This record gives sequence, C-alpha cells and structure tokens, in this order.
Amino acid sequence: MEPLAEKKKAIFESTLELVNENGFHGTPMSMVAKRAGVAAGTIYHYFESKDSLICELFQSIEAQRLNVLKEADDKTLPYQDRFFNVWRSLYLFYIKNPNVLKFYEQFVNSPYNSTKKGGGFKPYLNLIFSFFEEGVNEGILRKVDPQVLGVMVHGNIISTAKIHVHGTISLSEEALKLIQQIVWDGIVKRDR
Amino acid sequence: MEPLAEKKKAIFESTLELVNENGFHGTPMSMVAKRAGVAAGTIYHYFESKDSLICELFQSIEAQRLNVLKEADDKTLPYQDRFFNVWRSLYLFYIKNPNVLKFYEQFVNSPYNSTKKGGGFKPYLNLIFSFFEEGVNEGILRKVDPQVLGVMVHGNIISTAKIHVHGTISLSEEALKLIQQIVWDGIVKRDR
DNA sequence: GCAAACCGAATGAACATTCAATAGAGAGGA
DNA sequence: TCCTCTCTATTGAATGTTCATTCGGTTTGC
Repeated sequence: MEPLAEKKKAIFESTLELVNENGFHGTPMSMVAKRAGVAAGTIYHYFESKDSLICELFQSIEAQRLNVLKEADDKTLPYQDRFFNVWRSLYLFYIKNPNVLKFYEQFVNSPYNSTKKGGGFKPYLNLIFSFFEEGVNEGILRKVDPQVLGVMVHGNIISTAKIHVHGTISLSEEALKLIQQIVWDGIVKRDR
Repeated sequence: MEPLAEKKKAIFESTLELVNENGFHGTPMSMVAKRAGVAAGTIYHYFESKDSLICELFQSIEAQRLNVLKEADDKTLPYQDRFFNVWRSLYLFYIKNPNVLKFYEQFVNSPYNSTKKGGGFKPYLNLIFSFFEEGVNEGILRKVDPQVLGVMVHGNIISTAKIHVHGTISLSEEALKLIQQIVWDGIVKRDR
C-alpha cells in the first residue's frame, strides 16, 4: 500500500495526460477512468472528488519538484556552480516531463491555486528563496529581495523550458549555456 | 454599431471577470449572460459558441497588447531607453489589468492555444522579436537568437507583474528599476 | 469468511445551445 | 404625422446532452 498503489499512480498519470490534451474542463472522470484502466467508481475510492484529485496531483508534482531541487544542490560546490546545477536540473526536469510542465502552468494560473488545498505551503519556492538568500548574504549576488530573485529565475527556467517544449525554436546546448549565463550575469553582484 | 457594440463589450468584460473567478470551466454561459446584463440567447447573436467567445476575447487582448507595445516604443530614443520604456509599459499594462493578465495566462497554457483560432499569428511576439533583433544587429545586445531574448524578457515581465498582482511581496519603484536593470545587464553585450 | 478494493450501470444536476416569440428601429408611403 | 412593413436585436424557457458522483453488488487477498 505504500508505493502509491498502482491504481492511484495510473489515475494520476491518466489525469495528467488528459488535462494536457483537453484542459480541466473537457476531461471527464469517465475518460480518466478509462485511460487509467479502472472503473469510474474506483477513482472515488482514492479521491474525494474531481477537484481533490487535481489538487492532490498538483501536490505530488510539487513534491517531485522539491526533490529535484534538493538533489541538484550540492552545497559543497562554489555558489556559481550550484546556480548552474540548480538551473539545469530544473530545466531538465521540465523538458523530460512536458506534461508536468503544462499541467503545472494550467494549475497555478487557475482558480484552483487561489482557493482550496493547492495554494497553501510552498516548500519548493521557499527552498528557492533560501538558495538566493544565501547568495545575497555571501555577497555574491546583488542586494535584491531573494524572493524576487527566486521568482525571476524560476520564471526564466519555465520560459526556457516552454521554448523547448513548444518546439518552435530549438535550443542547442550552447544556447542553453548562454541563457544561464545571461541570467547569472544579471543577478551577480557588479564588482566595482 | 461600430464601436464594438455595447453588448458585445459587456459580454467580453463579464467573461473576463468570471474566468478569473472560476476558470473556463465553472463559468457557465448563463452566468456570463447575467453579469453582462443580457439574456443567454443574446450571446449567441454575437458569438458562435462558448469556445469562439473565449478565443475572440483572447484575440482582442492580443490586439490591446500589441497596441501598448507600439505606443511605448519611440524609435528616436537610444536603444537602452527604448528597452526600459517597453518593459515598463507592458508591466504597467498588466498590473493595471490584472484580469487580463490572468486570463491571458490561463489561455496560453490551455489547450485552446494549441488548437483552434487562438494560436495562429502572433503579431505581438513578432514585434518583440524584431525589437530585439534590432538590438542584436546594432551590436548593443549579446549575439543571441532574438526570439530567445524575446521570450525571456516577455516571461520576465509576466513574472514580475504576477509578483505584484499576487500581492505577497510588494514592489517598490526602486525594486522595479532594479529588476529591469538586472535583465538589461544580462542581455547587453559584454564589452571586453 | 471478512475487509478492502473494485466495478459500472443508474441518478440527478448542470449546462451549452436552440428557437419561437417579442421589441425596436428605420424606411417608405399616403 | 401616422401607419405599415421588414429586418435586426433581444429575450428566456425548453431541449437534450454531458458529466460528477453514488451505491449495490462482485471480486480479491488474507
């Protein structure tokens, strides 16, 4: 029962895909059930309602993201390397999971996020904030509210990942490096 | 009959508000009608369907945005001033129209945008692209694909506006200036 | 045997859309 | 000035569909 019961995982996966294809609306529970290979009723064994299914899915994504961030940040490295690692790991996470990216974006911009269960704690963003706080305190980054830095860089990673996922422009390895460099050059303390 | 028939404007306005409050789902046509002060049937006099109402609303927002951009960019000014003007005008547009910002974000991340009428031409982004192309060609900006610069800066403006609109952190005038400076310092050509 | 997990047809509410009927606004005509 | 005629704008109740959710029953694991 621990490793996220197969069925439950299948329901999450199916919801993720369908919400990408059809949006929150346009994704009937019956379809979620069918693609997950379970009966409609079964979903209600695991989730209270459609809303709570979606909110829980979001929370599980939050957890994944937090994990990626934690694993990426090796605190023994110099700060600049840590920045590049964190940026790159999150970027890779999004492009490897385009469904997650799109679901996430749909969710945070929807009213789900304002009300209800989804919007409470934000451990992921908090970790980002403290990452930048360190940089500021150590005198490596400009003196800017770390929360602002956090949101800016987070937004930049998302934007970049969307470029890749939308596929209109393709990003070479060098282009990626360049983008990271642009951001770094912006936030790093001007010496002199 | 020319200036966007009062009724039609009221329907747009009502849709904008309700989609913010309740999302695309959770916004029944009957409610749109009631808030707009018209009968349900009237909406179908102006729009073919709910989908086309939403797509047309999006297009009207695109047009507004394009306008803001055009008006903000005074080509007689030095490039750096133009950049700051453009950035600030778009930022102001979003924070003065938070409903527009949120509707826009909901729309572009939804499946509406992938299919149908909404996603075709992108005059706004194209103008942004050519703005950055100029900067690159004139040797003021780093040699980066202008489309990438465009998406990055656009994303940054949106992120910043969201900080303001969400209201968790408040942005002073200096903070704003600093953010613009950070972006500028990132994209500008490193001399030596 | 007995929980817990699972099924899927049945229920009822919500909703997009339709349409027959009404109001209004102009255009002529006497 | 007043009276049609006509075309458009508007109404809101009625329609038919779609869906979230329920629940009585079945299966499965222990």
